[in-house]
Amino acid sequence: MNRVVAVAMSGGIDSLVAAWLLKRYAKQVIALHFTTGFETDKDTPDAVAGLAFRLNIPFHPVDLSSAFRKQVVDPFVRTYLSGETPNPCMACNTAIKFGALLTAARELGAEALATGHYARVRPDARHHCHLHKGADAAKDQSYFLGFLNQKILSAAVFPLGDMTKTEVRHLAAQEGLHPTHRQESQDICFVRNQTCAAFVATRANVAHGPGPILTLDGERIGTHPGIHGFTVGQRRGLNCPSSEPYYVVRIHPGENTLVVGRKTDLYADRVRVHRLNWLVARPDVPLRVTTRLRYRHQGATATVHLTDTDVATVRFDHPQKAPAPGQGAVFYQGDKVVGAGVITA
RNA sequence: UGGGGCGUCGUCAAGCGGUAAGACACAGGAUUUUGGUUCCUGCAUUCGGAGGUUCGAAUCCUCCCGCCCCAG
Repeated sequence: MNRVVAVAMSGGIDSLVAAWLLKRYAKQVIALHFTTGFETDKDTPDAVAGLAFRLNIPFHPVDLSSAFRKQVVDPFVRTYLSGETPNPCMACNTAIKFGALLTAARELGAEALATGHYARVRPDARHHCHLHKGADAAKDQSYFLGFLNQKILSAAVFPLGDMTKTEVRHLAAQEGLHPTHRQESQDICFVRNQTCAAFVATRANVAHGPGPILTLDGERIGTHPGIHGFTVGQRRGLNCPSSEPYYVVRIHPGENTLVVGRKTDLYADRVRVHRLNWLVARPDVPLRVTTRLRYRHQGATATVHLTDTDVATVRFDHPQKAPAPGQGAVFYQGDKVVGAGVITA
């Protein structure tokens, strides 16, 4: 690879190993570390700078707090308040990492941006770039990249795509690569030590208070503390004792109401999606795909029927449990990501 | 206060003289580069209260308290 490549370094083991690997085949490597304004550990930039120094690559901190707040955090709060369930990691990948950060990388002279994602980019005969699952099935993160496009992918590099997590750990140990002691994985990075609901509540302009919990028959069986603390398919927190557990089936923000049902009420044979994104040519006929409805969903065979420019109905071969509005539905054909949309109902 | 019934964990509920099941809820943990799901663990030294019978009572007896139903 004869390109100048910037690498997004968080301080974690994955991006550290990615940077190390990149040094072996890129023309030149530049380390970038972006901050969101929600960091717990304010020393991280310096620590990451230290890692870059040891790798002997130039380091640039990038403050993306404004963009992060506007494009990730605020939409996250808004989505919860509207009764849907956001996926901030997907928003971050498109708007921040392969958005603002990629722009910053280019301004520094880089032609591509590398990250520690477990995913692969492969060009076809016409040099169009395609997104594929990472080699490590247990770690594959292509789902989170479903809203990227071919143009962006042509500037994306995933050095860990062919590796397993175990291999990454071994390599790090072997080469003496020590990440800044941060935990392997947290929950949502900006929520930190509070619950999601608490985070949303403190950042919400309009407070959502308690409201009724109704069964599918319309019977009121309880009171919820605020719809932003719930998502379709959720069981915990309802506080409605019964012979068997209740799950959230629907959320009505207008009425500030939660509708609950039994586990069997969670299954849907189709789902509607909007904000469609295609990583291949937009199909003009119903498309057979395997759809992931959430990260770590094994995928369900389905047919995508386009109903409008960026709207479609996804019909599953077999009913799927608890598709949640706001979550991404990512379409695969084999290992290749062909498209994605946001679940609406 | 005539007659009948019932009071066991936050909720529902087993138990019927042999030393308190279970489900739901809740809490904590595990898993997880989103939320949710899932999994694991914990959760009544005590059975409305007070006495009594018994080697032994939530289980039998007495009284009291509370609730429900039928009569009035």
